[in-house]
Amino acid sequence: MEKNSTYFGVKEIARRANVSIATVDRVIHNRTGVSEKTKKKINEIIKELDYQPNILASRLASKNIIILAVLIPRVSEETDFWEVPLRGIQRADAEIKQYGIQTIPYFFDLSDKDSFVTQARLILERGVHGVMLSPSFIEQARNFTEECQKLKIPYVFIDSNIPEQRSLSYIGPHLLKSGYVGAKLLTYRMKSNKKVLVVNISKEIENYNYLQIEEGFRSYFNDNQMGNEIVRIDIKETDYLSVAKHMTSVLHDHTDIEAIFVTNSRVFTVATFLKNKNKNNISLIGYDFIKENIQYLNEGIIDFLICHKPEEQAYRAVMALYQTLVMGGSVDNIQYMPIDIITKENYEFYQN
Amino acid sequence: MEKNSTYFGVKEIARRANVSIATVDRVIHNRTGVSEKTKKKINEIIKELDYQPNILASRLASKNIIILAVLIPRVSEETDFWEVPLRGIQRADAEIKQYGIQTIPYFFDLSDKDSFVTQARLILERGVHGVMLSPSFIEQARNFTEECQKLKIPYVFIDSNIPEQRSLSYIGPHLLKSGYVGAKLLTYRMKSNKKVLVVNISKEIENYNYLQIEEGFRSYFNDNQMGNEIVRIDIKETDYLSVAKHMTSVLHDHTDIEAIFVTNSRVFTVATFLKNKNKNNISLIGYDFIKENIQYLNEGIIDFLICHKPEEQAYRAVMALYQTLVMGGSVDNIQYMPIDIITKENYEFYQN
DNA sequence: ACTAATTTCGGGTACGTACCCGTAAATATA
DNA sequence: TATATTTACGGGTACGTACCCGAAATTAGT
Repeated sequence: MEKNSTYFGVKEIARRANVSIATVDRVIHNRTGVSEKTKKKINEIIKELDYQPNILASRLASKNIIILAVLIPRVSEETDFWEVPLRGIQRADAEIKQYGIQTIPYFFDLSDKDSFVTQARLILERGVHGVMLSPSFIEQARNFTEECQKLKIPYVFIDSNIPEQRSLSYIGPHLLKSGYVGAKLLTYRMKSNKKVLVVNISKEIENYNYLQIEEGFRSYFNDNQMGNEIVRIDIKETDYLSVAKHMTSVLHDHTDIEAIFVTNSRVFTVATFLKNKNKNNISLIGYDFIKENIQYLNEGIIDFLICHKPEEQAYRAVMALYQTLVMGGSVDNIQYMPIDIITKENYEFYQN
Repeated sequence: MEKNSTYFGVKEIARRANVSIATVDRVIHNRTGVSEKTKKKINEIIKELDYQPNILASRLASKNIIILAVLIPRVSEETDFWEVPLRGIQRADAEIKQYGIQTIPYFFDLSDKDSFVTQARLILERGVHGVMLSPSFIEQARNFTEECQKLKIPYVFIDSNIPEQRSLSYIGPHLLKSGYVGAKLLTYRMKSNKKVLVVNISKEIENYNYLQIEEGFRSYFNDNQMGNEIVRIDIKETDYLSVAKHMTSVLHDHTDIEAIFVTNSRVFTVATFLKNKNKNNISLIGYDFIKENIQYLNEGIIDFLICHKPEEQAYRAVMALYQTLVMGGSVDNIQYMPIDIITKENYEFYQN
């Protein structure tokens, strides 16, 4: 069957306005070389006809390649977590490349602030149409996004937010609520009101994410007037030996800890420790659907994983830029990701 | 920046084969009117250049509107569950309509097999390029999909599968595993080895879905050698009074039931009953993220909801047909949906 | 050998937009 | 008033494909 015969495009607007399609094109794209009178007339007709541009024709005709920069941590031997958002970026790229959009990744080292600054500068020098970034270093990310603001380059945050920056969107978890959920999950496994241990394993100590998650975790205990004492340790060296040393020490000092909550994806190093020490009576909860964690989940060492769909975050972030730059569509300023609960029984169908 | 200068399209193939673009077009689309010799030569060049059609140009040029039929239950006063997949269909339609694809819904009455048969016949009479359907009536669905097979119309199942039919894809839950997860969740709430009640609420008794879910539920108890007795009731009238009557009777006969598992989205009627009778000591688990269930989850009457993203199922089903009919891409034959665990703490971010 | 029918193939247009180059009209300057 | 410059606008092509209509070549029948 034939196409919709009530579609009105540039030609019809030109016909009704008694101008050429080139003139209409200039108005649509806010180019110069049109008198105010003519512009007004064309805009009225655009509104009246509710003109919807044909994106196929538009992108086919356009010689302009749209560049999106992606600024995320490099996959390292510490954790392969960032492989997952990279897959989301690749999936989005496969979908939108046909529209003449190119996504270029810029990787920084999570333990090197300067690498973030360097990559950010490369992006600004290159000149891009949009940016998606994980603001792992808040101060440096703020500086960079202020620069983007000046250049009118839209940017999207994933993984964590900087609320006071005027991003196009934040696509990531509500970290407080995530910690809250972690606490609730712990209650399913606890049999008494013994101590609970919160573990932060990160070289970056005052990390915004972990602080938020822990705050949410603690507020659950407060809200529900639970008498458990919450012990907290920060482990600045992320290698196994260091984690084992700290864990041995804290479990020696607090023999009545019956549950452990790790605030990030490094829960697998604590799992390794508990397995090595045959501590089967301690419940363990942590974050992220990466293969080390899945293995311990399956073995029953980790009871729950909490996941925020990092692949989907990155995919949606790229698509949000596409939506605003190509489709001219609006985008929600905050898209909180679901707080997914993964167990031994349901993990095999989980999709990041 | 300029477009990729190494792209080879129909024109270059025509140039190299010493034929016109019309001849190349006939080969690409397997139309008649090309000699075998010429066809062979063109296909060799297509292979050599690894020709990737430009979908923008292709769909812009094509006058052919692709019709996708969607055959799902009508939203009824019994349950508004099917509003959710409808949103997924609408979301997919918004994305692909610009490619000249039209999705047309055909609704049937879940309590009337003949309405399914009628709508199926309308689809066949109309002539369509692809079908997405919920095979709620297995025999009738089988007859319909065999007809589609004969006419080489690809079809995709959502919500449940008919494995022996050669569908393009099944996009839905692994029902056995879903029941299994339900059983495990129940163990988080149970304090003893008392009785467990499984409730089926449906006019359609031998429903494939419920049977599979219950089988999975029971197999968890078997696998873990749990001594709980499992009581089962089928409630054929779905109105509240009927459910209340059955529940009153079964709880009277088995005063030591401490947990209830409802195999579909009608868990809210059991929740209403428990609330009305002030039975706070009984744990309750059921299915689907619909507003009645969310309300009881928030009140703590329902402990967990298990959800299979029905909106996403429908969205992916339509996109699978698009992928195969327009993009010529391959599609996984089975895409199991995640088995999502929803609690009072994480429900507010859940996305169907 | 001639005519009719069929097959193979090509020319050209359409799809809807982006945008380059050129022209006419308006404005500024000498 | 004449000339130079600037502004407003239009003609036409490109993007890459789908496909309609017509011509030439081939094949079949008398």
